Amino acid sequence: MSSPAVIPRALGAANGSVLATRFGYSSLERQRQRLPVFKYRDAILYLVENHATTIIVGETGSGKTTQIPQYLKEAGWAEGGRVIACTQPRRLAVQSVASRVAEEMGVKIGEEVGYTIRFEDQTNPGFSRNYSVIMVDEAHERSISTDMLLGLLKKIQRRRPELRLIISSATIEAKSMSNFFQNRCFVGAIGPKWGLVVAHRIELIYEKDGNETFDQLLILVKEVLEDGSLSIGSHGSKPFGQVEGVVKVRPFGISGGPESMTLGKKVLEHFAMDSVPNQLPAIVSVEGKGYTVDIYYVEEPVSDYLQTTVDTVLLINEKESPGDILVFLTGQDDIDAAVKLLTDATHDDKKRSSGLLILPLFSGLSRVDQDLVFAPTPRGKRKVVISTNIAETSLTLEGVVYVVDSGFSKQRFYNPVSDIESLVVAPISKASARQRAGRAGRVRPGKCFRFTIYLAKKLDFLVFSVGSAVLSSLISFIYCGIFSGRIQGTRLYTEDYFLKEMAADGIPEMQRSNLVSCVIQLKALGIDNILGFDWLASPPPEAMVRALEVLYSLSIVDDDVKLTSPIGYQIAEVPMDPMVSKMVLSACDLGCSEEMTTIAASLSVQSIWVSGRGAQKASDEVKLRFAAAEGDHITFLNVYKGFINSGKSSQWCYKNYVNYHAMKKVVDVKEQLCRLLRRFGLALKSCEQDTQAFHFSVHFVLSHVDGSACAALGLPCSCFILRKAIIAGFFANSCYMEVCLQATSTLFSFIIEHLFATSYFSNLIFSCRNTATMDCTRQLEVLKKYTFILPLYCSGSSLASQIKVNPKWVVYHSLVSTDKHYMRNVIAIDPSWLIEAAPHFYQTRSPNLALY
DNA sequence: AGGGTTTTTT
Repeated sequence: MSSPAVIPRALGAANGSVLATRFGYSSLERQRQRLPVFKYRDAILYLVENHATTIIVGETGSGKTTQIPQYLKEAGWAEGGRVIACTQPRRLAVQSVASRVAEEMGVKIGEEVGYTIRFEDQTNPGFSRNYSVIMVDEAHERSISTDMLLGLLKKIQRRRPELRLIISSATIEAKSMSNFFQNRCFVGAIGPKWGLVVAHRIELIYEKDGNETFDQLLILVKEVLEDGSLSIGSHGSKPFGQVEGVVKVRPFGISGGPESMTLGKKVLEHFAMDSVPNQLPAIVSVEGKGYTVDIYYVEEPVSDYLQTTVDTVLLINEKESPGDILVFLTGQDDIDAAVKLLTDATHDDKKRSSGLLILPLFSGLSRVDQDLVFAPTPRGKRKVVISTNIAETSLTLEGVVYVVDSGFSKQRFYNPVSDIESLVVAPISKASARQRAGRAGRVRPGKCFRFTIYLAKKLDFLVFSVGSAVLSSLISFIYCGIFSGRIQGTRLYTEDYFLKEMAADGIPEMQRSNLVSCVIQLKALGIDNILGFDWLASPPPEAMVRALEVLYSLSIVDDDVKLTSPIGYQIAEVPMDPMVSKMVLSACDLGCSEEMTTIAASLSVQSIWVSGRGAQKASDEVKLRFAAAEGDHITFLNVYKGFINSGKSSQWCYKNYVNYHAMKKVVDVKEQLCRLLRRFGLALKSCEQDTQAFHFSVHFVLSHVDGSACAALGLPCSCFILRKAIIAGFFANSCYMEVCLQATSTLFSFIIEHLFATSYFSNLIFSCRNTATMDCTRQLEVLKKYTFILPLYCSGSSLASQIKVNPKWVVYHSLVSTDKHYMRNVIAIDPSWLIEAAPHFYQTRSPNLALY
């Protein structure tokens, strides 16, 4: 069972002529030859020919991404209907790499060179994915998808020895990457003394009596070759020792007796596998095209990093030759503050700040403002771009000569015990610092000014010795408690920190995230032993167990942890969070899929609103026109309807503080979802006519007034069916809104969280608003079977908190955890719906104060 | 009565 479908964004190149005859060919060809990677052409081809895996260590600008696929093609790897693939972590890169390669080859996109990204398959219609070489680019970024892909490819490689892998990675990781792909595959027959047989490519050790005959062993090997579901692991992965008592794996190198060696060799000969490539990965290093960047550190710790940033920018402007400045800070707050400080400085100190063009950059910025950043710097001006880590990899600015690096970024951490993801300001790794500095050397030699924060010793330990699951979950606690919000009053410092204390690499995303989607994807690929999957870096076992628990509670997996049919299999195919998918499928049952696909699509974009900063009041007022008393999900329906009625007008969006690009994506995602549902044979139905759905209110498009009026009656107004369908996916995110616990301190909330978390209470959430004090348990009628008290706050962006609806019970879509836990996208519910939707999760109980 | 989201992606 090979799984080409999981390989994202394939850049395929098929048969055909390589050379273009049109004018301009020779200059293109000369350009290609000037790229640093050209010198390594023959070496790379030789290594790929002879090694199963080749690791290319290359800095940016070496040309490896566009050139290597072409070299392979020229060497015949695309012949006989075979395909060379290159994967990229970002859509934009896929398109630009593909079009560059097509241009250089003189062909049209979609013919010999194609690409696939979501909503866009630019490959030949007859194209079959028979890969000869797969190049995984930017593997050092260690995104969840890359890590999964690498694990899967390793598995596939065992059964397809002719498949070649190329992994492009940054220096630091090359070694561990090489170890990972060192397929010490072996045939082994295990006797009472654990004697092993032979080397090479088939990894199989049977613990029988060790007296198998050649014929018996042949049968065993055949089974392994044919039965992909057999669990096989690498040495050191303990869980494998317990797999059904069939397959056991022991480290290679425990020597087998001479007879077993002979036996193994005979097996290999039988399968004629001697021409298989060397399993030891090859490593090539390719230099980049970047210019040198001198690094400067602060000598003494300083007290305010924003002020220091501003001072540094002014100093560069005063003393250094022309060239743009790129500043790395952590988030919009910091960036806004720094922009303001700098702007103030331009008024106060005209001399030092003359010619400065100060621009913020972060992903939430409107398209117009982002374009400003990419516009060429006017003559006599110096651009200062103050950015999040979006400028680290995702966007490239030309003309930057100076980089100012705060040494921090916001990073996601996940606590599998409380099931909460937090966004936390944390120190970056050396790899990131190097990447940031490199941004200064694209046009000419540059300079990088580094600031790094001083951490208390105790934290250093936790931060830098991550790896164990316990520590990584602890980190999210500690970070959240201490480094919340703006960093201020902290000390910045020195080279010593960079050299001695900064972590070499970041923590892979896999170890900092909720794994529900990842686990269901693996399940869908037939990988049942999730805990034993061969990861490049294993996620915390708690996170995997938690993911399985969530899938189980949603009836996506059954008692045997197998995907349920049809719902589990269907959900695995929906490209969304399983809780969202469950909600959509339930909507099909309940007859409101038309509306629910809109809601699901709206939830899948970052925000359908444009950030109203600067015009908060005005934008709030406008947004209220869409507000539904039932909650944010229903509000989305109103916005969507408005957008469609306007003819998908960007003007309409502008006037209503709605994000035009987000809405276009909503339309695309909705379309994709509907196609998928139709393929499942599920009907698209609207609940608009459903009388029960609109028991109290005639129409679901509620104006502000209607909503308030209903709320005044204490009635969540309508959309019962929709809300019940939402609950089918999100019942676990219920919350009782209570006025209690005066301004619960962050510290206090973490103590509570920690207390409950450590005693393995299931996640559960009860909430408060931070006003008057009151016994928060008194009114509880429904308790989750395991109760976990956690103060939650309604996000200010939630319209439910703006119109004066105060529902008792709500279900939220997600938590944003910064200094506090904020619920994003909330709907009002009736608690009895929870018991109805998830009797396995909730039970009715009389208030029991003794519990606390 | 009150306030936020680093970044990707199927």
